[in-house]
Amino acid sequence: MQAPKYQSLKDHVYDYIAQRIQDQTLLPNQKINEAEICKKLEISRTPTREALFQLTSDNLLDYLPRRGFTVKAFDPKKKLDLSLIIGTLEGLAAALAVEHLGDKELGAMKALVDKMDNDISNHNFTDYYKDQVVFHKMYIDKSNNDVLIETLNSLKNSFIRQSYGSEDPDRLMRVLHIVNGEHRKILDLFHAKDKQGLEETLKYHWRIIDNEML
Amino acid sequence: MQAPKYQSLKDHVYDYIAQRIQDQTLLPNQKINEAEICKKLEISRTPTREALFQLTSDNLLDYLPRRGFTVKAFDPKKKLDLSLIIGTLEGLAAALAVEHLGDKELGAMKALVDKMDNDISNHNFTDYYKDQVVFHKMYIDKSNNDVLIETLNSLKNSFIRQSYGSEDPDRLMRVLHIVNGEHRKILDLFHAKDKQGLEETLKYHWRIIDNEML
DNA sequence: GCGATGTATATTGTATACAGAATACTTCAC
DNA sequence: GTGAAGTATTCTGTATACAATATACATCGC
Repeated sequence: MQAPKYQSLKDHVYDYIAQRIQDQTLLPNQKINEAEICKKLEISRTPTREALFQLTSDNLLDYLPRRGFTVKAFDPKKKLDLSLIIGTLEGLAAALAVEHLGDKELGAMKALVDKMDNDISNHNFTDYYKDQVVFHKMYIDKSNNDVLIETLNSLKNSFIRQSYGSEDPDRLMRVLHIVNGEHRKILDLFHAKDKQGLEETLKYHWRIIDNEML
Repeated sequence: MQAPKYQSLKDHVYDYIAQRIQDQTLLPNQKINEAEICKKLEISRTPTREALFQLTSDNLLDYLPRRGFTVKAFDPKKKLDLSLIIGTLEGLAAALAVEHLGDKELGAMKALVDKMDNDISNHNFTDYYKDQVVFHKMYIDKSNNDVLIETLNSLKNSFIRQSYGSEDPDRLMRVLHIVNGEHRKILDLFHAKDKQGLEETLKYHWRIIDNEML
């Protein structure tokens, strides 16, 4: 056995599959071949299956008894459904966070929005993506509701899989500038402590995910 | 091996543990003993561990690498946090359902509210509990958002564990009558197609769960 | 008695074996 | 050639074995 890069082989498999789904090596509805994974990672079936079942619980795979695992398909309707749930919970998180956000956090968020504008203009979509995650995490973490933090995390994970850039980059640029405009608006609403405005704005902020991004 | 009451042994273990958590045989923070379960159910460790990992993903257990599984503790703060999330998503479900609820469903809901009043007065809390589940399921199922249906299901499962009745039944009766009053109000709001009213009412409808029920 | 050290025991993580079910592949009748 | 029937192969579910780690227990010095 080699150096223990991972705490457990199960986690190794988990990350490996999740990665493969994200980078489209594994396509929706495709069947998972246990033996293949075992051979690739040079491990046995036990940790592999444990990871597979966990991925199923986390909504990345489907499982049919006696016929194995397949990559979960996320059709447009499901993405839209999910974006509405995420948006609603983001709205809740924001409303809760209003009381706990200080100048420090608001300043950091402002810096992020500015940086994201640059990212987008420079077609630096990978950086944009990361910054955007941090931006939202900023206030979610201040919601003082651990269950909410965890729930949002899990929901977002379940469909963060398609990377952008597959389409026309100029079109993507225009769309993301609009999205970042919303980020700016969200920041203003935080300054104004406008809970209802935040809920309304965030509820539909994620609809874009459906086609353009992630 | 005996008659296959369960499709797989893994599912058997899953249900067994979930049950034991609900009926308080397994208490919060208590350590899970793999070997004990295996012996009790006369099966091997492989399906047992698979179930254990799944229960962890489903938030019923905690897992620490190299030191096993424990029953997840749900302190009052976490329950309150969760009730707010459930309430918010119930509000979303209700708002979405408004357009799809016909006289048939509204009639059935009315019947349920009346029946629940009887259940409560007769200290028939088990029936009340079941009816209440159906009442809420009624409109959730009409939200036309499968992801939401599944998410709510999973969130509710994660803390439906303590049964009521441990306290003074007369106090419980009074509290549940108030809760059922809210059910009646919710029904009125559906008739009025008042989405905002539904969202507001449902958001805090579940706070009671914290102490009194479930 | 109290804490440190070493040893025994139990528990966890992983590999492997094997039976039964599902799937793929042949063969054959028509 | 097409479809049914039977056989071979692969894959899934479960049991078991074993090494590595963690925990419990006992011993010893102070």
